[in-house]
Amino acid sequence: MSRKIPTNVKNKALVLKRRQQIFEAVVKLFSKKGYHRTTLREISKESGITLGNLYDYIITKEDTLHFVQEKATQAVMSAISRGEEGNSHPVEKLKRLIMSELDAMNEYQELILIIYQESHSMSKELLHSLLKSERNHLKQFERVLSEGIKKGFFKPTNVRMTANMIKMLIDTWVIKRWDLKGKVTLEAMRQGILEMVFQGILDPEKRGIRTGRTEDRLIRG
Amino acid sequence: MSRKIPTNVKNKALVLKRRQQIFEAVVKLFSKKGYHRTTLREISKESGITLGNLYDYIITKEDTLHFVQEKATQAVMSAISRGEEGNSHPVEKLKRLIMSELDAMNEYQELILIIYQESHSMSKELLHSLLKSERNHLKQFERVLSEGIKKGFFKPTNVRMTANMIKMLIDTWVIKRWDLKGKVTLEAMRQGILEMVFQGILDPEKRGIRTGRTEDRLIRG
Amino acid sequence: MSRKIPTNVKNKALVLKRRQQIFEAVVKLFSKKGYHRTTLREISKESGITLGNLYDYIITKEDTLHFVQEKATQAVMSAISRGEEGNSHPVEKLKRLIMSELDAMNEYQELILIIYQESHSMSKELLHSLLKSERNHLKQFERVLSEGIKKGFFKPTNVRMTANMIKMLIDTWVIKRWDLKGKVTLEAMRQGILEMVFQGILDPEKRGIRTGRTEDRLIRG
Amino acid sequence: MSRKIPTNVKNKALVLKRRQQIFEAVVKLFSKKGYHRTTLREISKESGITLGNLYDYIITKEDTLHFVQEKATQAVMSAISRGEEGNSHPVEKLKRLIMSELDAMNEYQELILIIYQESHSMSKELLHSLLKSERNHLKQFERVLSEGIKKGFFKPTNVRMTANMIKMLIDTWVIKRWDLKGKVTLEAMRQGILEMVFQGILDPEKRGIRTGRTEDRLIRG
DNA sequence: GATGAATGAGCATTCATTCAT
DNA sequence: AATGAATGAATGCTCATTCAT
Repeated sequence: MSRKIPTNVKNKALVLKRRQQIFEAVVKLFSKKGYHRTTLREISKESGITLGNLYDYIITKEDTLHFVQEKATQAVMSAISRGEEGNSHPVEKLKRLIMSELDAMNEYQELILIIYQESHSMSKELLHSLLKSERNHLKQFERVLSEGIKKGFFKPTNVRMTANMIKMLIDTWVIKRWDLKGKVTLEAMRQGILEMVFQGILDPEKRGIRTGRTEDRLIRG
Repeated sequence: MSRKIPTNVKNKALVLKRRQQIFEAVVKLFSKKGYHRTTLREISKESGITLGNLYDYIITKEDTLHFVQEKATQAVMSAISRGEEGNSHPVEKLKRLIMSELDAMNEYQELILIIYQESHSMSKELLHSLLKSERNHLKQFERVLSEGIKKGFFKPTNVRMTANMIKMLIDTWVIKRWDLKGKVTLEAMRQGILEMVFQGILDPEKRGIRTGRTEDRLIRG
Repeated sequence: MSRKIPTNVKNKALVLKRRQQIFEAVVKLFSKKGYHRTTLREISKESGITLGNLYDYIITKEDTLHFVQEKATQAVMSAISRGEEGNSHPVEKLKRLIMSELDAMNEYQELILIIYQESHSMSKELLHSLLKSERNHLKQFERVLSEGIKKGFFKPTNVRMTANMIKMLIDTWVIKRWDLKGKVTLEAMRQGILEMVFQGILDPEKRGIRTGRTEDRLIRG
Repeated sequence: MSRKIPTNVKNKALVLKRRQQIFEAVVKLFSKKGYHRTTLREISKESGITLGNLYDYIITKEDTLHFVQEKATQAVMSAISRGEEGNSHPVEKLKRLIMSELDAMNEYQELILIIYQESHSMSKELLHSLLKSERNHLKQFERVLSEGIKKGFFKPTNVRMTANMIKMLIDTWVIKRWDLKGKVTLEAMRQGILEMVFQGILDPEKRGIRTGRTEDRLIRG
């Protein structure tokens, strides 16, 4: 899926280990100061790998961003496949997808945030690979949505748009962390997303009364 | 609301004009290459203001980001106040708020995107002022939501969370532009957001049948 | 004596007035921050003359140093001529010279200090004119010394060297101001210099005893 | 005594070597053009150390001045301690002090001159450390003077003032170099200072005749 | 494989000087 | 004569990258 960064180091295990060190250092530093304001000297110090040695495992500074994107992709992908296990009901399927995605988001907050903020620090190639992975990701949602629509559980909508909206609702947990921290629990967020997605915010009692109601007219714009 | 950047230039009109030039150049450049990769020489060239002269209107490079944040804040603020005009029904109010916000987003896409991506390029001060403005912004939504809940139109929820979610749905239009461009119209997006917010994605026919349905149980988690 | 700085301004009186303003501003600023760290903008502000207008009275920044040097020269020159008034006894003459020089030093401390410290900020030409003036100055001392030696009042010495030494003793008051301030009065300094120059530091009682004394031998080295 | 300038270079010997190179380059350049007019690019070229590499050995341009001040201090300090060797007679002691100081001055002319001229280019900290070292230095003289006065060899005077005057006489050799070069030898200067300090300039024959003489009255002021 | 010193292009910022009004 | 905005070369400093050991 993603370009392999070449190295002259023969010992494969060592390469993995060092790159893991770099990855961890980089997540910490990028979270704090962003990509551009982080120095390779700082990465060297934080990772415990000498400046020169660092360059045995990367070719260019951008490769460190690549590591981040790679891990983020992996993480989310695996989360999704977890949420996918053969489940025939579309509502249940979507619900699972949302929940496991939110869990992944929660676990990899820092990575996600970095990806969000540094996308324009990426080379065309890296950005392209990021977007491709994102697209793949959204397809999961689209598949479930399409199925649900076909089976008549979901309203017919533009699935691409809806998938993106659902994804954004999940991302809220990370993107708006600064505003939600201490005010909303993960559990509440989960519930909130599910309710918004499946029912909207209107009170069911009022919504029950079907014809000629103000809000129905209002919503249709 | 935001710190005034000092200048030695006496002619107030000129200051405004030049800063507008700088602002426009900067939006263009930051959109393309991001803040850090944009040079003051480039800003100079793009704005048509000599390098030295530039510094009669800014103190430091970061001031250009300040201009962006300031305009973005202004734009959204005015959009909101437009959407606020005395309207007694909460549903209608929220709908208007969402619509005018989306319009503002659409109009100032580039600015919003820059703000999203460069927040960690900002100094503590500037970031603080950004977040304060954002919080203010969310309060508008919270007010309407609270009112709607009190009057029984909306389900009781954590309004801070819900406000953030709604805001994120609106931001979808800008953040996911890369994926939606050419596939979804602004009108469709508007409709999509309103439906999601007020009704969720479930098909009304199915939802109508109230008790014991799978999806109802599913949603409640 | 010194190169005239050209100006396009016709009104002679105005030129003098403005240059006086510049001079005063410059002395204040150079004393505090030195020549190089003083900006023309600062000179403009301090003198109350607009930046552009400043350049109607100077050609280049260095001209401001020229003003300082000019005034310093004038000041010391006039002091000297005051001390010179027809006085036949060399000892008395030298004493007067020293005293009036010290008074001038005291009065124009700031100027002298600036000249001392900024000599290497001067162009070859300006430095040359400074040194010429200094040389002239020393000649005054040398004349008196030579006369005193010829008449047998002073020991025969290299008058150039001795003149320089006496000048340095006088400069002590300015150069070592930071160490003497509050500890030594001008009157004490005056006395100290005269005693050093005419008698040295040895105790007269001991010195009185002429032959075979330790210190006599010691001094001859 | 003086703040250590930090470096990331591990090899201590290399640090010393490179700083010595920088020091030598800087002395040469500052002597010619002064601190402010000397560029880091020039220092780089003169020292043979690349611009970037230079910054592995200094933090800021001012550090180069620090090197100069440090060396000057060291030089003079060691000169003094040389001149101090257990010697009981105050006259002899002072004489030695003067002589070794003059030798040090002579050896480190350039340094001393730079220090004299660039004191106002120094940061508050560096200037403070310079003055502290100067003060220490003067104390040497003051100690000897006090002892000599107590033992009755020297006239009672304000020792701080006298120490400063003697120091200035020694500095003459460096400060007035431009006027003395080729006219006065170091040996003559040495002799001249000693005579001035211990005997003054009056002719001993005349001075011998004690009471009621013109010059005696004149000197007393 | 690892070390850490060296390289040099690149950047933000300053400031003496000019010039249209 | 005066004003003050404009100019742009120059400077201190940073940092990704290389390479000898």
